This record gives sequence, structure tokens and C-alpha cells, in this order.
Amino acid sequence: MELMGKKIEKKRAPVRRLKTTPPPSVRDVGRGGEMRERILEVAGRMLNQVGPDGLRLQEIAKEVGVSHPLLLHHFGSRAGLVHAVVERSMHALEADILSSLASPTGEPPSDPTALIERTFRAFHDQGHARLLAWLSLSGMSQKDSGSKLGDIAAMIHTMRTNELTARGSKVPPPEDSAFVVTLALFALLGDAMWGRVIREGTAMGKQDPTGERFRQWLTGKLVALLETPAP
Amino acid sequence: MELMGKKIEKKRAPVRRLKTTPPPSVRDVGRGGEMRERILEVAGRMLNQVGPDGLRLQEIAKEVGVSHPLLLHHFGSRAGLVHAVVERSMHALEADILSSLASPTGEPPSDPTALIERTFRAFHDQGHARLLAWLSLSGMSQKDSGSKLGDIAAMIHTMRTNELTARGSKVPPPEDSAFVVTLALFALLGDAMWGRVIREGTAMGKQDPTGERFRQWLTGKLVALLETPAP
DNA sequence: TGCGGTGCTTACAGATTTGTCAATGCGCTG
DNA sequence: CAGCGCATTGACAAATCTGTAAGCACCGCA
Repeated sequence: MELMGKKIEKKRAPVRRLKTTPPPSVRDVGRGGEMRERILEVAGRMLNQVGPDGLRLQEIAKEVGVSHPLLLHHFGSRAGLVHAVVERSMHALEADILSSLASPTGEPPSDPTALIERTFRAFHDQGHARLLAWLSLSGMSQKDSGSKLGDIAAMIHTMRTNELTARGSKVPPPEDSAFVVTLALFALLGDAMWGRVIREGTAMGKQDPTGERFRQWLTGKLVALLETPAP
Repeated sequence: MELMGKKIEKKRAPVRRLKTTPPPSVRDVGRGGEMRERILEVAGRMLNQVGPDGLRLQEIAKEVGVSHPLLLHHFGSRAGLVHAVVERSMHALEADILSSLASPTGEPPSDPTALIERTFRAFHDQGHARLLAWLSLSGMSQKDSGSKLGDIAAMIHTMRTNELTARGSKVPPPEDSAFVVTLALFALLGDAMWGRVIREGTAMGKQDPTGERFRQWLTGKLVALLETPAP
């Protein structure tokens, strides 16, 4: 609705440098946190491409269509902007993970294959893997994310316990489930980060250009791991 | 005043100058090449910490104890330096992988467990995972590395074929072996990149602070995958 | 002995980047 | 309507970074 107001045409004379002639142009004033949000959105896209250290105030400002001091006005400093962008992206990541973990039918997740496939896709498409890699490389990792993973591992383990006890099998220790979840996460991140390069450089690229077959194979193995009872 | 970003032609120097991602013109004057090597070594260490885009000529020069124009003298441009450093690091990576794949006894690798363990350690200690992550994020991935992985996968597959046929079992297609190798690589990279953060944020950190248990568990599962015959 | 090339330095130029400042228009409120 | 706060801008400053120019010391060689 209020995407961009009209800009007054004013790209004429190359104003000569005089300290006494600052005629600031009149633009439409945004209200609420609307501009803040637009900035964060653009900066979030750039974050995935260039990383936290590569973010440039002027570049973001140009893309949004504002002047760069406005970013400083809203976020105090470059570090403030980066912090806000990273936080926002992490929230988006978390939301995507949760929504991919929740079965579309709303019921407790019963089909592990579909669950894994959805999670894979969420990570792959949204650039979340790149985000986590940037943060890890830049030393900005948040312990926060780890605890969420712990919750997921716990959830998986209770599912697994129910399944195995119903079948009368011995249940492996929780550590085993945590390991499976960790392996799944590594595979998911690795596939998003290096899958393309690996496939293009190996014979796999011919039969499996998109990695679909690999992902199916992997899903099968992960499910098999979860279904294996303790010895 | 820069109306349009035109480059002024230099009159004397035959050195052409580009600003973005040119394949560098390396004028290797390498007489002794000793200083060159020292620069590359320091820059290689920094590459792992700040990535290709984070490398700063002045910082490297200060660390080496020389003036920064010397780096330009040896490598022509910043891009030339980055190119040389990345190439050197990739060679080091390749050498480390090969040496970890070769059994210490010099014999053909027969013990998959030890092989996997050694490869894990090589990646973990040397920062090779970070290198590959930086390159991937910076869009500097080399298809070269993929082909090496193809060789490894082929080697693993022949080992596997020998083992399974000797046991009279049916051998899975080569694709299956390639998938196992890919999964191993992803796990190895993921562990080096995110293992610490994940362990610190989950209950795993208590029982397995260094990830040793996870790596042993994983090795067991990978070996089991390779030993499983085709149905 | 002089000469040219090599390795390296200082000084500087030009571009880019973050951050500050003063000005300005607009909405809201007293 | 006056006044105040806020969003926003252009101009500028200071730091930093890559790259250029010129100069100096040394060494092998004709």
C-alpha cells in the first residue's frame, strides 16, 4: 500500500559545493516502525549474500531508497543494525523450523519421512544454512540455537520411545537420538552449503543433479537409524 | 567529482587495473621466493579467521613485519594475493586429505574405522572446514575439489566391492557408495563448523564435551552403512 | 667502476565507509 | 497557531583501504 511515495524530480544541476546552500528536499515521512522494517528486510536479504562483515550502510540505503544516515538514526550504529538484522533472521529461521516440524495436518508428527523432507526443504530454500555458516565463521554463534536443537532432539526421542516400546523393543539412550538429530542437521546444512558443488564435480551430478535422490536416500537411512532398537 | 565511474587511463604504467574479481596477473619475480612464502603463510592463517573478503593488506603486512606495498609488489594486486592464498590453502587441504587417507603403514586402507577417524581429525584440526565454508559463501568454490571427492568415492566403492563379494553378498550400485562418502563429508564439515556450538547448547555437552563420543558413534554407523549389502 | 635490475620503503592519492551535524518539513498537542 | 518531537536529508569529517610513484640500498656483471 504505502510502498513508495512519489519522488520529486530533482536530479538537475550538480549543486556546487557551498556550505550555505542546503536545500533539503521534502519527502514523505514514514510513520510507525514501517521504515525500520523495510530496512531490516533489505538488510536481511543482503546478509545472506555477503555476511555480517560484508554489510554496507550505503548499499543498503541505496537499495531501500533512503539516505544512509537514516539507518544510523534508526539503529544507532552499524553494529546495531547488524545485531538487529541477525536477530531478525534468527527469528525467521526459528519460525521456519517450527513450521516445518509441525505437521501440516496439525497432528503430532507421525511420518518421519515427510517431516525430514519438509525440514530439508525449509533450510534449503530460505538460505538458513548460509546464515548459520556466516554466523559460525564470524564468531557470532548464539548458544540460543543449540538449546532449540536440544528441544527437537527431546521431541524426537519421545516419538521414538513410543514407537519402540509399542513394538516391544528396547529403547536406546537419549544420547543416541541426539546423535541422529545432530547428524541430520549436519547433513542438511552440508547439503545446502556444498551439495551443488559436490554434485557438479562428481559423477553424481549426472544421475542426481538436484540432489533429490541423495536426500531420499538419506531420509531412508535416518529413519532406519531411528527405528533400530537398542541391542 | 565523479560524474560517471570512469577510470582515468594511466599514461606510463602498462599495469592495467581492474577493481573487481579479476583473475590476477601474478608477476612471479620469485627469486628466492622466501618472503613470498612468509607472506602466504601469514595470509593463510588470516584467511581462516576472516575469510577472503576480510583479508587486509596492511594487516598482513604488519604481521609479517613489512610494508604493505611489498605485498602488491609480489602479487600484483589484492585479488592476486587472495588467489594465491586460496590456491595454497587448497593444496594444503588436498595434501592433508591424501595423507589421512593413506594408511600410516603404507598399505592399502583396510580398516575403515581408522581411516574415517584420521580424516575427521585432519579436517578438524587444520581449519579446512572453515576454508571450504568461506569459499562456498564467497562464491569461490572450485569444481576441482569435487572431482577429488569423486576419486575418493570410487576408491571406497572398490574396497566395498571387494569386501562384499568376498563375503558372497550383493554389491550396491556405486551411487550408494558415493552417497555414503557425501554424508561422511557433510558430517565431518558440520562437526568442525557447528559441533562446538551445538554441544554447548544441548544436553550433549555434558556427556560429550569434545564430540569424541559422537564421532565414534558416527564412524560406527558409516561403517555399518558400507558393510550393508544390497537387498 | 659504473649500470641496471631487484627487493623493499616512504609518501601520497583516490575511493570507500562509518559516523556527526545542522537543517527542514510534518504531525500532534496544548 | 505556537511549539515540540520525530523522520529524514545533504554536507562534511575522519578513518581505512588499495594502489601508485619515487627513491634507496644492494648485488651481479660487463
